[in-house]
Amino acid sequence: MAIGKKRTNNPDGMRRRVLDVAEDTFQARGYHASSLGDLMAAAGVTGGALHHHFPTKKALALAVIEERVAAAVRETWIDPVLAAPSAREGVRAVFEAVAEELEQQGYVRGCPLNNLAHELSLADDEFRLALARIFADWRRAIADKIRADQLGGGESAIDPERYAALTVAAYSGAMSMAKTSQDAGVLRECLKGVESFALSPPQGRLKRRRRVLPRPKVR
Amino acid sequence: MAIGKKRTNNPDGMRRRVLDVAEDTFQARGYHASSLGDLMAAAGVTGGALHHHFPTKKALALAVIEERVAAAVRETWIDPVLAAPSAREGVRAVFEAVAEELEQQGYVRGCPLNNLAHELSLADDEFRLALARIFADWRRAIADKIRADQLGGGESAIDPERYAALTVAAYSGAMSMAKTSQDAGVLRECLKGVESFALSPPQGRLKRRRRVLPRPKVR
DNA sequence: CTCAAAACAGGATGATTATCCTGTTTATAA
DNA sequence: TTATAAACAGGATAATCATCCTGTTTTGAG
Repeated sequence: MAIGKKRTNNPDGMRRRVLDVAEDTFQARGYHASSLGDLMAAAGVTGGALHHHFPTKKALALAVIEERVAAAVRETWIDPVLAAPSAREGVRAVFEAVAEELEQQGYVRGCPLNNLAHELSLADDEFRLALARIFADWRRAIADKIRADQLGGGESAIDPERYAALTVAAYSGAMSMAKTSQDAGVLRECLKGVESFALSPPQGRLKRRRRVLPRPKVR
Repeated sequence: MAIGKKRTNNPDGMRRRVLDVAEDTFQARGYHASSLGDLMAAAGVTGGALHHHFPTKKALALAVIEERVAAAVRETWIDPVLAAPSAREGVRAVFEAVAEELEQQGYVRGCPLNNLAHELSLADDEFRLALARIFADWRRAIADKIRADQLGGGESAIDPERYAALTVAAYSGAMSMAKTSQDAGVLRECLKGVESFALSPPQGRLKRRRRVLPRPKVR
């Protein structure tokens, strides 16, 4: 350390700075491709400080998952959907907001939850369970919102769990493709698909009705 | 080498054995977590032989992507869907076949394409483009099949590209959740969602109808 | 048969990396 | 003030890893 320099302990701030950098780097390069040396340099943190707050790389990643990834899903998905007038409108708003944000920033880094889920789910059961919990909370929030809409009379009798599962899956898969093609357009495409599901009448009626409809002429 | 032992050159077989092991290990542990030493031991191949066929680890992964992952998507998705009586029936058959296979083997390793796409898309543009091509072929096959169904009069006027995008996204996302929860049930749930999309009326009519609906009362 | 290239063997190497360890400084409770 | 633990510094270390290199064996063309 430079002579004459004073030091001020700031454990919370230092922990936060490390998590900031780790969240960002794990998202951009993945867990295994991010070295602690890189993180230390980017965060301006020494090895001693890093090791003090996070004794192992796994502990750091676990903190990123439980504190940052979970919060990201909450902030971009759960809270907006719960605050929306309806589940359908909330889902549409999130899809469109994310698509627009990605198009403005010009590149797609993917969904932080899915990125880490793919890399770490099979590597370690603690990772897997922490990630699975976030998926479950995400789906439960959407299903709960659908149920609330149905109680209010504003939603058809679709299966809430099914709608939630399809929505999360469609978003996750669309982000996967968007990341691979570096094009957020597929998000909008998949949103339209999910919306048509949300608006379709319940399964039993649908099947019966379809029999009666005349075959559409195409081309 | 042991004295008196003869050696038989078998370049194709050795290349295939390396690719077999690499495909399997990359799928189970990912690219960065798989060391060439592990691969060499598992394949029973020396460093010299490995380096002769694949000068770098990246070259090996590229071969896995272009030869094995592309073939896996073709065999489990493209060919069955194209061979099915209709796109919808083909999609349903694939979802159910995969779900059943996963339930029988008792664990979920995820979709090889999505696994590598998440880990490698941002790492290297060559990786990314090779993976994007596979996604594109996958979607195109489904869209083409829908168009064929429509020409035959057996499919409603849904947008083929939209149906393909939603199907691939729903499958990819469902596999992501199945892998994280180690439970293939979500695949069946998402299949039902996609099926109801396939049966819903075309988008234009839908949108117009929506305007007329009264706003749902929430809380 | 000859010989050049392909196929393979196996160790060397340098770079990277996560973890640990020994100190030093700062804060806090008594 | 003093003692004790927390907070931080910074280098050591041992293991790992991808690549490279030198040498040997096999193969096939001419």
